[in-house]
Amino acid sequence: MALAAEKAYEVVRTAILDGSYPPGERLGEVELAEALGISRTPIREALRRLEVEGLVEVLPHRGARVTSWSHEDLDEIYELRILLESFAAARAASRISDGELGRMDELRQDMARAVHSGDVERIAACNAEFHGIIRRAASSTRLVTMLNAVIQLPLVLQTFHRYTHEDLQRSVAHHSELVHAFRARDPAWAESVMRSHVLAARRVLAGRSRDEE
Amino acid sequence: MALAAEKAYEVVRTAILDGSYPPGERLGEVELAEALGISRTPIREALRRLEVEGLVEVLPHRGARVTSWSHEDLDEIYELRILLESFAAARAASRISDGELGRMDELRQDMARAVHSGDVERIAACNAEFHGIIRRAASSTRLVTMLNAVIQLPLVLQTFHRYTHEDLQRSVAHHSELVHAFRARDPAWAESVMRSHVLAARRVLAGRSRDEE
DNA sequence: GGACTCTAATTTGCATACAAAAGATCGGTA
DNA sequence: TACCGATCTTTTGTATGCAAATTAGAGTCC
Repeated sequence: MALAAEKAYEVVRTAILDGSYPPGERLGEVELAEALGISRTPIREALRRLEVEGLVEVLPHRGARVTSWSHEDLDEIYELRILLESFAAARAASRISDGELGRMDELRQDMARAVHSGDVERIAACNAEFHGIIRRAASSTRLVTMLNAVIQLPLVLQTFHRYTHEDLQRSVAHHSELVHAFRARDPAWAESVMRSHVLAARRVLAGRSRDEE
Repeated sequence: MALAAEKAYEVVRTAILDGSYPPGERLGEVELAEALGISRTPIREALRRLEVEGLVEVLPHRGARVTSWSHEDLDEIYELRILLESFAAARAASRISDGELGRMDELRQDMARAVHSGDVERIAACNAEFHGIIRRAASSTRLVTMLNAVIQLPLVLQTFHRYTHEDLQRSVAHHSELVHAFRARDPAWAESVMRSHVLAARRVLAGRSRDEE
C-alpha cells in the first residue's frame, strides 16, 4: 500500500460512486478506519478531500455523511456539465493529436459493436475512455478537476441500463460526429455536438416522463 | 477560536491571497503549527483542503508549496472565469430579488463615487460585494465553489492599481448595464455584458503590451 | 576540482492517547 | 403517560510520539 490517506480516499470514493455507500449514509471514522486497517488520521484527510469535491457533507462534531442530491441539484449539475463538457470539446478540437484521434475512432467502432451485441459493460468502458481522451486533450487541469466534480453523480446513475437501443445508436452517432469535428479541428462544431450529446444524456436520465418539460 | 483546522485554513488562505506567502513558498507543517499555536494535525487538514482548491501543491513526503501560476495557467484560468461568470450572470438574471437589485444599484453608485475620488480600497470592496451578490443569486453551490477556485488568482493581482481611469469608468459602466439587464430579467443580456466585463478585466491584467495578440 | 556515497538531520505520514462536544439512556416529576 | 433533566456513552477534534522517507552535508575517491 502506498499511502494510507490516498488509499482511504480511493476506497471511499469508489464505494460512494458505485452505490455501496448510498446517499445519506453515515461515514463513521472508526468504522472506516477498522474496515481499512488504518488509523483515523488518514481517514479524516480523505473525508476532507471528499467534502471539498462535494461527495460527502461533514458537520462539525457530527461527522460525515454521503451527500444526497435533490432534484434541483441534479438539474444544476447537468447545466454545469453541459457548459463544461462542451467547452472542453472546443478546447480539445484545436489541441488533439492524431494519435488520440486514432484511438477515439477505434473506441467509436468498439462501442458500435458493443451496442450491437448488447454488452453494457463494454459500452460503458468505451464511453469512459472516449470522453476521457477529450477531457485530457482539453489540457486544462482546472477544467478536469471541475468536470470530475460534476461528472461524479452521473457516474452513479449512468449505467446505460436505461438507454433504449435508439438512445445508444444516437450516442454512437454523436461519437462518430465528434471524431469528424475533431479531425476537422473545428471547435464550434465539436462544442455543438458535445452539447447535444450531454443534453441527450440528461434527457435519458431524466426519464421519458419529463419529455415535455 | 472555534475549530483549529478551520482557523488554519482561513489564515493560510488569506496569507496566500494577500501575497504574504508568495508562489513557490514552502509551507512547513511544524512552522505553520508553531506560528498558529496549534498542532500539526489540523494544519495538515487545512493544507489538504487548499490543495483540492488549487492554492497549494503538495508532493508526497515533500510537503506543501504555494502554487505558482504559469502564463498558460493564467490564460486557462481566465477562459474558465469568462465561461463561469457569464453563466452565473445568466442564471442570476432570472432569479435575482428586488432587494438584491437595490443593493447592487447602491454599490454601483458607491463605486462610481470611489472612482471619482480615487479610493482604490473602496472600489475593490464595492466590486467584490457587487459580484458576490450575482454569484449568490445564481444559486448554485457547485458553481460558487468552481468560481472561487478560478477567482482566487485574479484576487491576488486584481488590486485595481493598474487600472487607468478609463478602465475604471468602463468597469462602472458595465456594472450599470448589468443592473439594467438584471432589472429586465434578461439572461442573454446579462450574460453578454458579464462576458465583456471579464474580458476587459483580463485585458487590463494582461497588460497593454499584449493588446495585439 | 568534481562527482559519488554514506550518514545525520529534518520533515512528512501515521498511530495512539486524551479532551470536548454531541447523542442516548435512564430516572424523576407533573 | 408525557415531558424534562442529569449522567453516561459515543464520536469527533486535537495533541503527541514514533517510523519512514527525503534532503543536506561531510568525507572520499577518481
